[in-house]
Amino acid sequence: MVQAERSPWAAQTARTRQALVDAALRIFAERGYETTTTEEIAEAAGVSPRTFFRYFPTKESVLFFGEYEFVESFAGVYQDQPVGLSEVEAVGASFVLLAPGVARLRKRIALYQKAVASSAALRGREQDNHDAHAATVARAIAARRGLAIPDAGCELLGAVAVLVLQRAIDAWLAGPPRADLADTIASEFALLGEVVAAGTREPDGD
Amino acid sequence: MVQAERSPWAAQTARTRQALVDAALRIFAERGYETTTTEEIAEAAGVSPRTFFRYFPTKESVLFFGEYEFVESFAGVYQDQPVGLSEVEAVGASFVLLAPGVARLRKRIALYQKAVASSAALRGREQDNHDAHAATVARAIAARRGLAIPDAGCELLGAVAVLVLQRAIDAWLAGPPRADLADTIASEFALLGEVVAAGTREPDGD
DNA sequence: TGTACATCAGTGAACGCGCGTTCACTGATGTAC
DNA sequence: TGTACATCAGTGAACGCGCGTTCACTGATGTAC
Repeated sequence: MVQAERSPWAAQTARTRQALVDAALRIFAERGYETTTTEEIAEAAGVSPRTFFRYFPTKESVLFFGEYEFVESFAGVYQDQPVGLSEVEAVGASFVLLAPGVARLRKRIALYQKAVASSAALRGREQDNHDAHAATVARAIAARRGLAIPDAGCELLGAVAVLVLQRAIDAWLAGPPRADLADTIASEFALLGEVVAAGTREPDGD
Repeated sequence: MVQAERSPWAAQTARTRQALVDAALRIFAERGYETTTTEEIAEAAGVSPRTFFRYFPTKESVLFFGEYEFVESFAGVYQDQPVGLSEVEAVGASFVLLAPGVARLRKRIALYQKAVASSAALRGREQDNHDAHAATVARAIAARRGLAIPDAGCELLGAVAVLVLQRAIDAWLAGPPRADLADTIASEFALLGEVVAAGTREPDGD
């Protein structure tokens, strides 16, 4: 897991691991996760079937390797939002600021989502990730409020925000390649305000 | 699938099928889905291992058998909501009205949720159910608006509403056995209004 | 500069396990007459 | 009332498949001296 370029063999292991990850992501997205065997991945990566399990303990683990610092950096961005913004506005604005970092990985994320979509087991794992992200957002909201631990409102908003973000990413991936993720996120959050707030204030039918 | 009491053997097959479903639900909830074999279920139901696959094509299918007419009846209830209510209020009110039907199944739903929670594959399937429910809600909202097909706003609200409902059910299951599901749903929807509408101002610019 | 040794990536073969299938059967319960 | 036959639930045995493990090995690359 570590051996960061320290060992003379580090370069070779990194190359092999990357070859396995790349092959897996590509083939999973192409032909589906369940219908792809670890043997096919190994072959595509140019190693023996046995070697796959030398690098990854399970078939799944090859897919959840690396990336995704998005929500990890969320807390810092969120704390810097202007006090004038409501919580939901501040969350949306934070996501918008973090969008470029995600947008750079468009191709890879597209493959990842396609792979995940092909398997119920992976969709379950992905849901776990979303739950973890929701918890991160909830903690940040609680901190900005001055709470030690998130209350029910923080958690609900965290869950809703991550849902909206995921819908925005899906829409962005489904759209033209040069579409702007930040715009998509902003409009999805605006839509949330419309459909949920429409009752608490009087709709002026715009 | 049907053979509703028509054949002389119907009673026996219904009994065996029910025994398998009951045993599976109980053991999955107790010991976890992945760590329970179809052979153990068959044994607990008093039949041979082979017989399990006579009734269910896969291990999963024994769990997703029957129940869940909740969101199916949603459309009718939703159309009857007073016009004065906003869409999100009307959805919440509809869920509240449907709550008693769910509350009657508390024990069974508790087992089901516990079983689902024990496996990523099942969580993925359950997510599919939620997506289907969200689509149902979205269609009902579109119909009330006079739209032929749901637009983005209907779909977002459908997804958010089902998320809120699921959170309410989880909270209800985690609480005391005699807690009122309708109350839990109502307060969760009220909370949604608070956290999303808080600080919502009229659009001054873009 | 060469020789002995150490370390590590990669491999082969065999196996355990549980889901799900296939084939052929048993025996109980029904129906025809 | 009894006999022949039909239907169907349940079963046993064997197998295919793919994930993941275990054991023992090869060969390349590095280090000690």
